[in-house]
Amino acid sequence: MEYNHREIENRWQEYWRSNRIYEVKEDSTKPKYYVLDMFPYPSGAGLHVGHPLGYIASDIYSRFKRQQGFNVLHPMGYDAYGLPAEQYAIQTGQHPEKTTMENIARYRAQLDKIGFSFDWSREVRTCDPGFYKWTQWAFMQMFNSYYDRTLGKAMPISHLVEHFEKHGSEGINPAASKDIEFTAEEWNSLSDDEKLGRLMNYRIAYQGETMVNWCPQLGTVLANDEVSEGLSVRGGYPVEQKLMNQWCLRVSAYASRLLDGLDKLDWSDSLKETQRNWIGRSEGAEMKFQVADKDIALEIFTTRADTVFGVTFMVLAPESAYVDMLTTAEQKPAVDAYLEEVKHKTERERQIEKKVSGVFTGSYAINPLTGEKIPVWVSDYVLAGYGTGAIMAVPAHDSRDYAFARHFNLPVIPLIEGADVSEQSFDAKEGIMINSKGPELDLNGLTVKEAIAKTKKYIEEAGLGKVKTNYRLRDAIFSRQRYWGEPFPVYYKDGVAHLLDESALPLLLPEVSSYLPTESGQPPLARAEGWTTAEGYPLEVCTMPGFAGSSAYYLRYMDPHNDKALVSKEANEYWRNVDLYLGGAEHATGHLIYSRFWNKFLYDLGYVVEDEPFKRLVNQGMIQGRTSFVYRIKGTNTFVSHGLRDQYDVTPIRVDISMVRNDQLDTEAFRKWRPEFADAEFILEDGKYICGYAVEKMSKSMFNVVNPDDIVERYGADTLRLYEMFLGPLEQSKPWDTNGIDGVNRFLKKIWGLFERADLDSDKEMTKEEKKAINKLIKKVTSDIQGFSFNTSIAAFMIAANELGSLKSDNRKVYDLFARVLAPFAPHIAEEMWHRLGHDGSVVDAEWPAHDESALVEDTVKYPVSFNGKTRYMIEAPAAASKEDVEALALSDANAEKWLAGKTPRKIIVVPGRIVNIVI
RNA sequence: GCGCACGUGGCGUAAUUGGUAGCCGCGCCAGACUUAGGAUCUGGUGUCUUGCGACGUGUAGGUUCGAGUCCUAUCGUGCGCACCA
Repeated sequence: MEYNHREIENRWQEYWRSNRIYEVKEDSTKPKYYVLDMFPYPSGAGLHVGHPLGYIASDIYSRFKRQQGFNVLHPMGYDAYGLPAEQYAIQTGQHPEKTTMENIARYRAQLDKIGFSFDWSREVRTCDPGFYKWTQWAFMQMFNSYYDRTLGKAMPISHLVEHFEKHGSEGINPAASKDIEFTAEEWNSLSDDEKLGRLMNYRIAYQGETMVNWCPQLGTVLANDEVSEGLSVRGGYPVEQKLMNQWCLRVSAYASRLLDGLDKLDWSDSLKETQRNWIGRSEGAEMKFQVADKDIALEIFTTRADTVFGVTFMVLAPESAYVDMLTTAEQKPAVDAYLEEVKHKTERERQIEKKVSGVFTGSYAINPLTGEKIPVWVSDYVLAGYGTGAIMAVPAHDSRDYAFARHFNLPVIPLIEGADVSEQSFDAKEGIMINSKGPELDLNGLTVKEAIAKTKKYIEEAGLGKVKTNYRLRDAIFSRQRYWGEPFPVYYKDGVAHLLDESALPLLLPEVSSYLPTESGQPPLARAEGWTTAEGYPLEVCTMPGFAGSSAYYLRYMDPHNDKALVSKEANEYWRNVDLYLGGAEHATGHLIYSRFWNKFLYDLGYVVEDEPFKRLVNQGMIQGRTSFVYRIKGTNTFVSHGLRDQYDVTPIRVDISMVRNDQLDTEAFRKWRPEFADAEFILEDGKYICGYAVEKMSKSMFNVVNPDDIVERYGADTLRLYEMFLGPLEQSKPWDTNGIDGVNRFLKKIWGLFERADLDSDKEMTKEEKKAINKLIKKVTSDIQGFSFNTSIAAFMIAANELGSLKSDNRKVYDLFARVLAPFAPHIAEEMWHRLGHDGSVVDAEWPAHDESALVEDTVKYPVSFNGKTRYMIEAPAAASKEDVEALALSDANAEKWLAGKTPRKIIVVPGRIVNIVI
């Protein structure tokens, strides 16, 4: 019978479902393995063929691990909160929950057709109250915690309060928004609300006036990773800087642990590098510059302590608190005008313009090493959010300072021997110091490296400053002025934020009359009726951002129905953390930082047992679209084939790829596609209309979306699975091209045909050739799966099928082994084979075979014989032959004389099993 | 500008990790069969050359008996970060 993918696949999918084959339980008798996919946001467009790529790879790996005897946790769920559903709600008035549920149903139907081994009994949805209860709970824990720098971990805020009551701020080192010093008496004399206000400075989830990325079009603030080049990642709208009171997470407190933790992880170098970049550790010094005639010291951060002798001015960020303190009466109008100008520029305008601008404050600072007076300026090239928001400018050795100095005619003092600073600054950290001698410190003649070390030491000893490490990583802004997200378990009493009682969780998302902000610009939740506590205190009207729900979902899968805890101790101790995490690299600086932070926080408080959530991470590449084009001759309704288009003046037009096969246009379908093409004429080449193509993002508007459902319908899920893997290395981005799918489909038909003709009742032994073919396959596939090289294992299957085909193998044992190793890749056909072979139970539990190395050993080995590295002829030697024997064989070959041409070899290299190279 | 990854047939790719470059598949060519298909099967297919053979992994060097693989320079592509002092 022919290979009927529809019948086989429907039948076994139903069997898996009704027998709950993929449900797993904690089982202490088996080693665990946790394979996780990044859960999808269920968009309205449904799945395209790129989405399942990672899921197929992880499914293969899970099935492989399960066959190897591991207890595999392989769950799936939905990241259900998100902007698109809300934008759709604004346009249509339809509740985002309704849209989301419909999309989820569609996703599920599409996923089911592909034959994944997900344990759907553990499904989570971030918008489900049973799930977001724990998101809210985690927020409460963060609110009630601070990060203790001395202990290097999060601690209950009560511990901090106790300390303040006894000793004030002395003797404790909490991560804080601002360093504040106070005594126990001062603390104890504060009112309750004042105390709460001060504690906000230390909480891990805190509320603060911070400069945020405000997106007017989206009506909400965005986190740094949601903004790229001054535009919102979603929608591409301009983003401006705005000072707002927002909830934040003190991610920055974890910067060093997030950085150091990377060393232990089995992630790709590029992804680790991206995270290192984002965290941005830099070691330098914080230094004080006394302001002349004022009782103020300017604090700055620098990594180039060696260049203090070259400081010719100081610069403050416009938002810096120093600006007000240092502006003199006569400079005030100019400074105010400048601040006003800067305020109206968006981040994007600042970046694009890159125009040098600034204003003098009227004050001078004193260089602590030279005693010289230097002017203090304000300019927007200095960032308020990094370091202290003030810098010492060394125009000779920093290109930004250089541009500023040239623009405003400030002096440039070179500090490095041979550095020519007449045209540009010399930024490299190398060379020998000059012009660097003061009354106390002499750096002349030292290398830059030595000078940095010596200066750091000196400023610490002289009390001018201290050695400090700064991070680029900022705290995450955690409020969104949006509807479709988790409500905060927070209410306000006299304007002060308080947590709800834990028993109030989950705090359900209320209904609103409209999803738009209120007339007064309040978020949509302000419209909700009765959005107060029982006592009538108003509840928080912001919601949490998208990353809130995705930060701990992997923990919830371990124990998804527990309503007493995020995850029980027992379940967490068994499953621990994710062994293999698969997803896109686009989450490198968002989700993958946030969830590491979130997990470390829960670890500090003892709620989870592992410090890092994802041990091994593999990024699957993006699948791009392959758009097909036809070429209309301008002013006509005639279309010219790709190869002939240069002879005409043409307009390329995108055509739906469903009408194109192997780049050949179905002209009839094209005529029917659009009324205006009904009477289209074609200029063909070789009787065909050939389309051009371009690689673009896969999207409806490009007419290049390929739906997995269509592939499954036509070729079957097993073919889709194999083909997605066959396309190329998993981690590589590549365009989807359905051309070529026939190859893998042919393989399945072929192996099916061979299997159907096999003698399944016989128990005869395999022949030597059969043994060799099947053991070669097992060996290759086993190592390929471990190395995530799925494309090469598909090739190995095809080779094996070709070999078994030419052997006309009908041996039952061969197909028994074949079905086992095919099972992770093409589970439906493997299941069918497995049952026809007479096995009970599912092929998911078929033991993974070990290969038999002895079957692969050859009697004789072929050696290429090279002369000076060029291969000239082949010899065949017994496998057991010694080097000398092989050498003798090579020289006694009939060809040897010709290539030696009478000369005596100078040297002969024999690599056993590989090559003979004769040097003459 | 900085960081990371990568350049191999007409195309997607492979190469036991320094040892016969081009496995497997698509496409293409030839043939077989046939109820003429978007089917199946067989053989061929890096370039040049009638052939012997020569050349060939972006380019130019280097190390080595031997380089797609290692080193140096250079060009090109993709991704990430980007006024982070």
